[in-house]
Amino acid sequence: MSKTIEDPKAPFVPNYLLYLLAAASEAASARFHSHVRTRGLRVPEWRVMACLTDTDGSMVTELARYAMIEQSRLTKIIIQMDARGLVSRRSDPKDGRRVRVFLTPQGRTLADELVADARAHELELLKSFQGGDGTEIKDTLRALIRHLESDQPNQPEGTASVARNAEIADS
Amino acid sequence: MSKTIEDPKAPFVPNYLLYLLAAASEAASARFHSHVRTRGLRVPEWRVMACLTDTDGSMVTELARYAMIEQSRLTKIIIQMDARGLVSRRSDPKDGRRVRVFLTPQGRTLADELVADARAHELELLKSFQGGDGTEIKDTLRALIRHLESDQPNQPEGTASVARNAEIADS
DNA sequence: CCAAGAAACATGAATTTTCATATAAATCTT
DNA sequence: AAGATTTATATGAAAATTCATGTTTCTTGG
Repeated sequence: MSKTIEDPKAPFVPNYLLYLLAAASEAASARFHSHVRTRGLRVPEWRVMACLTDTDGSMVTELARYAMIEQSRLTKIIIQMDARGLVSRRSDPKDGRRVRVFLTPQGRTLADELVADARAHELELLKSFQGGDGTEIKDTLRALIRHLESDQPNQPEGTASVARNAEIADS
Repeated sequence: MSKTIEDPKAPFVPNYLLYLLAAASEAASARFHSHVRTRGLRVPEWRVMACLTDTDGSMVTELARYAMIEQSRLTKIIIQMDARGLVSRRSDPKDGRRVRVFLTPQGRTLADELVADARAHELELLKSFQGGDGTEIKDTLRALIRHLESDQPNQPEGTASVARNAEIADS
């Protein structure tokens, strides 16, 4: 017992799940992101490239979800990458609203290289971390993501559910 | 056996550890971050407040590490928060280079509220996720962070140093 | 078919972030 | 104790991001 009692002396941040997740993500990515930058890409650009190796030719909105980048931001990033010759944008003949994004040959070469690097980095990391292939931590993370994306009454703005919810104070 | 062979058809991104970590962090934080914004704070400001509830009076550099915010960016955020009356900055009498950051009474009130909300949200999430108190996933994440911050070679710049919960060094 | 609405992207202004470097205050070195 | 170095923070300009909204192209009910 006494397990449910909060220790008033215990620091909040270092034991807070959302912090641990963010910190783990940051820490795990730092090295590889640095590598990505030496290859001349910013992180969001790398994300776009990686996603396109899976789903070349997807439309902007799909890509935005897949790469976790807000749509208008992605549009700007893609325009730059297009100008650099990494991707090409073609409007969908079936639906003129849609813009489909493809890796150029040059883009694919770089993307394939970086994905290979990413795989290698991941293997090393997992081996040195717990000696395995990461099945356990990956399963846990996937379960968490699935849980959050399904049942959590996720709502964009101002809806209650976070503890007692006072009126929307503005400061 | 055959476990080490890569399936050429399998998509890369959805099984990539760094993606799973980022996606889990995003998904887990979305709801609470939205709550934070309804209270008039941006996410980095909330991080600063939360950290200060643990280590009120820490210097900018320490706070930057603790909150995972790059120093010059944090300086600007803190200046804004100072102007809004959420924190106050005082130069350290023992070392004139240092600027120590404190919650104002108003800042503390808000910070305490939000930390309470964060705890409640975390409890709910963990309960609905796996019915426990999150010991397992938290331990895994802490282990990963510790692993990455210790032995991994090639440490990039600007990013967090999290696991170690430094006292306010006075060197 | 037409008007209304929805979906997919693009855009612009305001704000933030980044990156390199400036400034200032301690600490060393000899 | 002067000069050199390091540490801590601030700053400025360029670049990126956000947010709200505009434009264009489908979709759909009547």
